[in-house]
Amino acid sequence: MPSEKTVERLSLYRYLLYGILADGERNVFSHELAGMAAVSPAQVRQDMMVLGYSGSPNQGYEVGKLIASITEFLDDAHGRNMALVGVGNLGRAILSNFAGQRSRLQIVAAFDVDWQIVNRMVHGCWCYPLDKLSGVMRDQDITVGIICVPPAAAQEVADALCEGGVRGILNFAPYRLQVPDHVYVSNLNITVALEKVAYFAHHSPVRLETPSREEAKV
Amino acid sequence: MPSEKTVERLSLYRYLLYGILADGERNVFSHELAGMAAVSPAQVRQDMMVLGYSGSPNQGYEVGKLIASITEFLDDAHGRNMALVGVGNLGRAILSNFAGQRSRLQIVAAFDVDWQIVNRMVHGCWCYPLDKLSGVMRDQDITVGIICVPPAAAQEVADALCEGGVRGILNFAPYRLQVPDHVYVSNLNITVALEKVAYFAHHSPVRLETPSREEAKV
DNA sequence: GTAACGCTGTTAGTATTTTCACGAAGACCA
DNA sequence: TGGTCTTCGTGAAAATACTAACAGCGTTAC
Repeated sequence: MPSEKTVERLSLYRYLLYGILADGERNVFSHELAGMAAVSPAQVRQDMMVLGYSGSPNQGYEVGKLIASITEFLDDAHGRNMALVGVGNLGRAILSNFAGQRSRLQIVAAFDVDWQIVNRMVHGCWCYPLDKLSGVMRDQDITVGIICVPPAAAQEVADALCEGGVRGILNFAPYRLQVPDHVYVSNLNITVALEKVAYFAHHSPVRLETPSREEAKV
Repeated sequence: MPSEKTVERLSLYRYLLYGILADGERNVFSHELAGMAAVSPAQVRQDMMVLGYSGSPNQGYEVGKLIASITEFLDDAHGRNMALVGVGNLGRAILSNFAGQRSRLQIVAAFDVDWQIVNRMVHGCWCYPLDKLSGVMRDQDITVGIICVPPAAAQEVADALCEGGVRGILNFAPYRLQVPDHVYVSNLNITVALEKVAYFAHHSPVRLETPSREEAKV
């Protein structure tokens, strides 16, 4: 049972590993990965312990195998389908990021209330009217929702997602959703993130996250 | 010297407090604020310790005074100017979120390389060509940068921001920036956030962040 | 063949973050 | 006025996350 932070780092490692693979490298050491992810080598090795995979001394980790291990661990075998609700600027940004992405994790449907947006493709994803949400979710076996609507509409959307059988929600609206206990919610508040940066920019403390040495890749 | 998490929570508290104020409430208890922010009441009280302000027993905290205390603590007296680089979908989403916002923290300039976007207003913010970055930063006393460009361009933009005297950067590009030691960087990787949600949606662990009881506001 | 080196896996130790628990003080009621 | 009730402030305990240290092993050099 890994912690949230461990899962985040594994996801980041995998991303970095794809970059390494694209560069033609076949093996990587914990200190290299650590440099790219801005964590300590010991942290990397400890994170690897939750996977079944072991690297070899003096050779480090085999990039391809490691990617496979992380994928097996993070993703479910038959993939996960996600729905995005709220096709405004933020929603479109996310859709375009995920368009044509590898992976067992993909956005298979978008929803909005705006009739000018609805019933067409947006960045490779069909956009349905919001009132079709629950039905489409069941049809396409969607279990994860992304909320990109204004805060006033967020709870209503969350209710509909729960109605459709959602298991997890990534919520960008600055509103604390009320959902049944079995639904996992993660809130991502961009304003809070900005205020944090502004604070530490000027009260410059110990530096926590940044590499400073060791080249960073892709 | 508060931790990063403490600063994040203070920012969230302030946001919630504005909502409470708009509802006409003049006082609030730690357990109410805790319910809205999905943390424990003890956590709220402990966070308050870094501010100078004390609530009164049986009355709780005075909303207006508390907002003022947090603001004095988080924001600098004469405000902070920020620059946003990369006026794509994500950049526009952030600009529109901040447009017409209160506050001592505002985005005063946007930058892009696209000639179709440049030299006009976008969501209330003038968009300059990227090569004017350092100059405009100095003219407008900009100390915080937001990077919303593709990963391949992120380091180049970061270098320009540093050249312009930046103190803090919020980076949305999945790329670990190299910057001088005095520049604070926070990375926000949306794909990582999504993969985390997908993981815990299906490996449903202990529930960490959510209210479940206690009404949530705005 | 063997010694030395470098990196991994793992456990123990340290630091940080969160929760608990209790004393004190204002408000309300009789 | 005195008692009760609720809440805050705070220091100590618990839980969590991170770092450091070391044993084991493959590799390489001689």
